[in-house]
Amino acid sequence: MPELPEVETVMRGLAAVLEGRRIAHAATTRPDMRWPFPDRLAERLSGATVTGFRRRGKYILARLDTAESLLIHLGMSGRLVARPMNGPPVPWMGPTGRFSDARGHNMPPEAHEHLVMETEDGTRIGFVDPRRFGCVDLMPTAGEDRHRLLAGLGPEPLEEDFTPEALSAALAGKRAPMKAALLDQGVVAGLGNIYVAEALFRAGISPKRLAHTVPGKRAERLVPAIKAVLEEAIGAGGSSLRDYVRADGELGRFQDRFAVYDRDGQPCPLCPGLESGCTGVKRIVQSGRSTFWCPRTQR
DNA sequence: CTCGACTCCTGCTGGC
DNA sequence: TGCCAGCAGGAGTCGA
Repeated sequence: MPELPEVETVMRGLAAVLEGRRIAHAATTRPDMRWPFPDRLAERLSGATVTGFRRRGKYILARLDTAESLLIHLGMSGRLVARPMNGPPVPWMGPTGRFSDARGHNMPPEAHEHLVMETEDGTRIGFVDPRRFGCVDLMPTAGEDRHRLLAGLGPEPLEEDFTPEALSAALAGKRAPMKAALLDQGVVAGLGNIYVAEALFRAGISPKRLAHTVPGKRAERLVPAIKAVLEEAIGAGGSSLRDYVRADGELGRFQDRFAVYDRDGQPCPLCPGLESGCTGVKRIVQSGRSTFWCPRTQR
């Protein structure tokens, strides 16, 4: 599910309830998600104070005062759910919300809630992930970027060093279609199926175009398109389709502004309309995943 | 090396 | 109404 804008939004919500707070109690409800949890995960989190947050691609990093960092990836269906442990129910808790007792214990997890953290000041944070494609790890803060899951990531698309020249260099010689190239987290970190489609549309580049033909002029259109769509989506709180909700329970709104994603058969915003002979947005399958694009404006 | 197919897992939707 | 195939925002691994 979540791509860079959703992960950024989740991280900000998490920071609001966790930064500067001490984790009084943590617990797991199973031994693994995508991979086994790190040894003694709950014990290593319990008692730690969260000192800061960072996002790298689609990964959230929470720094702890124990010199370790907590790594979180939401996979396809992961959610982080924050709610007060005591006090009156609030609307965004959802129908499955349960309160803990004053000590934060004896609180049944909701379905697929694999990791629970409770802060000293009374917030319960649950990592819920039905499909379990997400993961959690702990690592020394000093070596964050050398972690096996982070070491191969490409540039951050919203940083200054993500330039047309940098993207051109990463695409040079690649025979893969652009759709696949931009999904490759080693080319640029954080794009997924939605924002690849939206960025290629904005740049007027076909998802079928081979990557090695993009360096140069097309890369000069594509880089600003990627930055713009990601910034707009972050500003809208991300896209809420199925599982994704912000940590505060609000829905993202960017799904209302998709130009092509999940709009098969509808006229694209640049075309005059289906009745004028325009083909409209097409859905094709590339490497097993849906691609949405406008064959008239994307070349 | 690079690329595409396959795989992990659960839940929802749409067509019959 | 009920059932089931197909599809879903990710990405590591494997074989060609």
